[in-house]
Amino acid sequence: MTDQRRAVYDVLMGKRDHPTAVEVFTRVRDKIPSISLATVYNCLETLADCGLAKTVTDERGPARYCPNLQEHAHFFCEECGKVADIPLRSRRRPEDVWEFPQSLTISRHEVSFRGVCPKCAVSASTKAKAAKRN
Amino acid sequence: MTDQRRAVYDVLMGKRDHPTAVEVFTRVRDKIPSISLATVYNCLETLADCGLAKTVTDERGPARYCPNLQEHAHFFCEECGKVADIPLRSRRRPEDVWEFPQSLTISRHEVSFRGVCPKCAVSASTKAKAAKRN
DNA sequence: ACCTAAATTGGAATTGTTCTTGATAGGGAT
DNA sequence: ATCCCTATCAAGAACAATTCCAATTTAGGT
Repeated sequence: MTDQRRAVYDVLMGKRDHPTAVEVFTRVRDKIPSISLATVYNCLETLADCGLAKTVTDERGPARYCPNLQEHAHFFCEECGKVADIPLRSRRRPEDVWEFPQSLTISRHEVSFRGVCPKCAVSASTKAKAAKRN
Repeated sequence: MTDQRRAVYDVLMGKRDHPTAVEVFTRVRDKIPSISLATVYNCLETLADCGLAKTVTDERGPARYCPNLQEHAHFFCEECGKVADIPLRSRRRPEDVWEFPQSLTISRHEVSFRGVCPKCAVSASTKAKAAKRN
């Protein structure tokens, strides 16, 4: 565990908003101004390998990183881009919903939902009303 | 509907193995040698927008395309890279398993499983036995 | 047949990530 | 404390996938 790795980990834990590697980079530079982007990528990969963080991919966008170790899915707001954790219901498994044929050995899964978050839904309807008035 | 779009669609339907854009490109050139990769990307996007195909993302790898319009998840074999469709159980919904807080409006979801397919599991155990004999 | 908007091409540009090389540092043995 | 060994780091180049751009071609309606 080096200074760089600790700083990256602290950044991830400090503001749990699923930052991209570049966002982590700009935040961690407050602590270690000399750190390089490549090192941030390395540290994030190392943390992911150790199981201290998860890599979250939003379609073709940049990878995001999440320190939530619980089993969970992700919600991506199509308006504001925010990412939220969606917890698994207790005693439920993906196998309850999807039918796995034969003897597939599942090692991990990634579940992503897309839609509009409550905040954006409100501002959208406000905008629609404003447009109607004009 | 142009020749190019039809050719891309035919390729997708012809061999339903979740090809990447480049794989579609090489296949479709048998029919239209002058087609460009940019056009293949355009056509695939158009088909996806029309709901005739789905875009499948395997982490950071190239996007893959799937003409299966049923609701389904995907399984990626970590050994051979093959992609398989995983059907939804009847009358089941992702909401049965994940707990959505508040009034999120879900417009779509993408579910990916990773692991080892039966074929690779067999060849792995064969290899292990062979190693043991030596 | 003509016209217009849309589609196609080929190449350049962009984005996000990984690789390479040389410098640096930490930890154990001496 | 010093030496050595290995792992890590920094900087920038390289890379892969995709998108953008400008110029040409085409499809489909009149």
